[in-house]
Amino acid sequence: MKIRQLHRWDLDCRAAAAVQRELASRVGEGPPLARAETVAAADVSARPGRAPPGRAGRRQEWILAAVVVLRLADFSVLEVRKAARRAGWPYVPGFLSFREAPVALEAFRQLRTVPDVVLIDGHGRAHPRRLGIASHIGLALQVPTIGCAKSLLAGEVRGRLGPARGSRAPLVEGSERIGTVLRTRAGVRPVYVSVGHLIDLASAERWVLAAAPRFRLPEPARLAHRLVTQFRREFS
DNA sequence: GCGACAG
DNA sequence: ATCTTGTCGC
Repeated sequence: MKIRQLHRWDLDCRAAAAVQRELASRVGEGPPLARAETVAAADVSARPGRAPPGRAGRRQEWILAAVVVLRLADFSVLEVRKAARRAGWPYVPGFLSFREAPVALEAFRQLRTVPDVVLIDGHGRAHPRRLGIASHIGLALQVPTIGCAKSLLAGEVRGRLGPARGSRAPLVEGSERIGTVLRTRAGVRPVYVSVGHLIDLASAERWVLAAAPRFRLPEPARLAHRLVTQFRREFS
């Protein structure tokens, strides 16, 4: 699929934050996503890499990505793509996309199937500057994109979350609604859902729940995670 | 200054 | 996230 070149990626934190604020103003909530046949999910993993001879201290870290497209009706696999790149950024909270998005987008670029909706492991709007990796990737893909994170980065949960699968509570920052805390499975920690791009929050919640019928994390995300882990172990 | 901090 | 064995529990 086609990838929009939004900007250069080799920026310092200050410039990156400016880019995030600018891009956040371009994120669209979009209309309710009533129908979706296919979902894509991406996962990224890092491989430390061996120290090069004669150069103490400097090693080449690799960032690996796997993207999978599934049919929502039966979770059958339609396509799998992988990519690897040298790390350009360390992990810095609030700047995850500058580390992981370039590799993920390279894997998305290889897709021949354009998914109806994309699931990203991380936040979208629920970000200090309202541009988490899900929004960043969504802007580059121009496809409805959902952020589904395993822990909180910004904001706070308003009220209490019920114990049943499907229970939800607002994720807010001040008076601003930035996401939803969603329990996808009873007796298990919830996930944090937020708008990535071109989708509304209610639809995002709906599709995350639909994609996670049995386990805490959506099936596409689980599969992408296994694939990238296997890829990393094979990678030299 | 202190605490928090996606993956 | 990653380094890592077994173990408790459904």
